[in-house]
Amino acid sequence: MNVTMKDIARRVGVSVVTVSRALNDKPDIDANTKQRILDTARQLNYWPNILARRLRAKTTRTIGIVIPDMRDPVFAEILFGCSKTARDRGYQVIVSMLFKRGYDVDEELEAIQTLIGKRVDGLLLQPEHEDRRYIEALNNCPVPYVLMNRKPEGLACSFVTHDHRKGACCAARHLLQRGRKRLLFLVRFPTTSSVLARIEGVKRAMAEYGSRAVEAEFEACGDTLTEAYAKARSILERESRPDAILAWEDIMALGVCRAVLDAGLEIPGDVAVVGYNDIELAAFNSPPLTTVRQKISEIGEQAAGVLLDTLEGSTNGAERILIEPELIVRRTT
Amino acid sequence: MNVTMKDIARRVGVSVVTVSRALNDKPDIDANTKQRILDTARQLNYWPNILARRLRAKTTRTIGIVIPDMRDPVFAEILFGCSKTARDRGYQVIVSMLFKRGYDVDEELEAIQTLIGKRVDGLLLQPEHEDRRYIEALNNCPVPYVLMNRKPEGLACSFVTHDHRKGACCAARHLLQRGRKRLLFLVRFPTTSSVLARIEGVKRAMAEYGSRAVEAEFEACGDTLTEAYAKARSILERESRPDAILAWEDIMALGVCRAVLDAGLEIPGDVAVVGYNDIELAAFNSPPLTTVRQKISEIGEQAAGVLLDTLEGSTNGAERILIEPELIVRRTT
DNA sequence: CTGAAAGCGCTAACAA
DNA sequence: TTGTTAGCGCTTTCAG
Repeated sequence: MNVTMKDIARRVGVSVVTVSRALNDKPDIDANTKQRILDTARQLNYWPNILARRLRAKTTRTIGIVIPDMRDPVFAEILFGCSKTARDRGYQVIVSMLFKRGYDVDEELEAIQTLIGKRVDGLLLQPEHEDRRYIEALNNCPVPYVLMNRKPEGLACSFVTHDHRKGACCAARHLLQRGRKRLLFLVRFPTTSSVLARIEGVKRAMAEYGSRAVEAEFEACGDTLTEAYAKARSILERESRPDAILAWEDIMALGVCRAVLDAGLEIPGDVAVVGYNDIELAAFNSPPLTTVRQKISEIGEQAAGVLLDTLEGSTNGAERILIEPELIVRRTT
Repeated sequence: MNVTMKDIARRVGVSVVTVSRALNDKPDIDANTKQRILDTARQLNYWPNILARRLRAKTTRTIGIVIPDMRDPVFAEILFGCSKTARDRGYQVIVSMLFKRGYDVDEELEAIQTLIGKRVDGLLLQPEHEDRRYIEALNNCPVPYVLMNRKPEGLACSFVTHDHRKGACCAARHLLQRGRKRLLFLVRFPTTSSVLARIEGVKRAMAEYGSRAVEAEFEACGDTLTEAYAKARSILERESRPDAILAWEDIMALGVCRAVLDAGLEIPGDVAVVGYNDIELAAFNSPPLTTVRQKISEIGEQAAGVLLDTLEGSTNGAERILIEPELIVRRTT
């Protein structure tokens, strides 16, 4: 059914090895036979079997990527960044997407296992889980790996992530400097190390101001516009409402803004709003959204860079890279 | 370096075949030996080599997917839909992303070639190109394939796409019914069969109204908020401006809305605006956006369904599925 | 219940 | 310049 080198060899009247040499542009082959082989290959519509080739080779020049749900723009951007870098440096990528978002450690472990089974040279992971089982599984992973967008506790591996702690700290400090007293932070669910890092960042800013004078609350919220809107509406109806709301994500912040306006309140007069990511829409919102910019594609690019450097032996220690946030002050604060 | 079945066999004192039987849950094996094998496998940290396994098998239960740029939400959604369906039906997927968006046929052909080399059982394609070389290459593709989101001229293959023609026609007809006379349609670039289909749809609606009374123009525009905004601003400054603007995409429509407002005009009083896709933000816009809803994930799901049905022999003719649009009338028209 | 032999498609090492 | 031999890790077939 599928045409192989053997078929070409038979047709041309040479051995399989000669065919291999012709197809792979090896030296030591007569220009004439080579041409004949190439011609019949095309004629027969031959496609080399990459599986077989890789089975022989010690290295596959392929890296595996595990990513939760690429419909999330942040993940899509990370994926793009690392895939492109890998490709530019001559590696193929195999992407494994997770479907049961946020709950199934087994799915995540299975994805890793499958990738290893495909004999990837290394792994780029954007974990949704950071519990014991996951860490443990990683500990006897037979190939190098780099974590993206997460900074796990107690795992001495390479990672590249945005500095969530610093970003959230800047945002909170900015609000406090402008006289806000009661902050409310809408964090995403499920909780990951990036969530914890941002919470820590806010707390740090609070500490600088003395925790008696100011206060901060944290509430989990789904990461859609609709959910953020609903949540914000209910928060604003409470007897003592916050005078500043930080959202996990710009899209959520847009929902919050709308909720504030719909409640008959003013931005930033009554309630200040801060987003995160600086998506294109942030600047177009009315009022334009104050937010923290993170260079997402850089996470992927650098992670791929670290992994490939490791594979090529130009680095060996665990690289731990934090990418700097940037506060973009617009008109919601 | 990498532990194989041979290592386990040696350790337990059985043959490789027995190990294979144990690992694959085959019958005809002593429960006791099986357990010992399983234990040592775990102990040795064994990972089956999928490459080798597939090399033997006639089928890989894997499908290949080629998609332009998954940062585009539409593509991400399609990808999600087809990956999930494939997975649910017991197939693995290999995704190949394109980077040089819109221009490089070679990149697209190479992606297909690599996938075939990996011996995927079938292909799901979302082409950016529909020129002769591409069609030709597809014509001697050795595995079944289904096109997603495109409806190519003169290629008798299966495809699943949204009915762009009908969607655009509904939108245009709706505008004409409400008395609009001068439509302007901002289409995406590069041009694909879906672009052509929508243009055709608008023209058809125009024809129904008699082309003397009304007119329609078409202009290409980048698919970002910023580009759409800039384009709309310049359009509105022309001496004879349109009284309705259709955008390729909701995000672009949001930019158009903002441009209209910033120009001191009213929506829909002076200019009506229609988007496409019905993203979450559409309903939250002010004024809420009239748009055409397309069930994007269904494209992926159905495409995967058709392909797998073909692979499993339950269908053989070329399936040609058009997914129905739905006009969502809100307050911009 | 278990093992020996063969082969998937390809390439590296050696020999002619 | 070309071919022979061997083997990557696994599974299928058939014999014990």
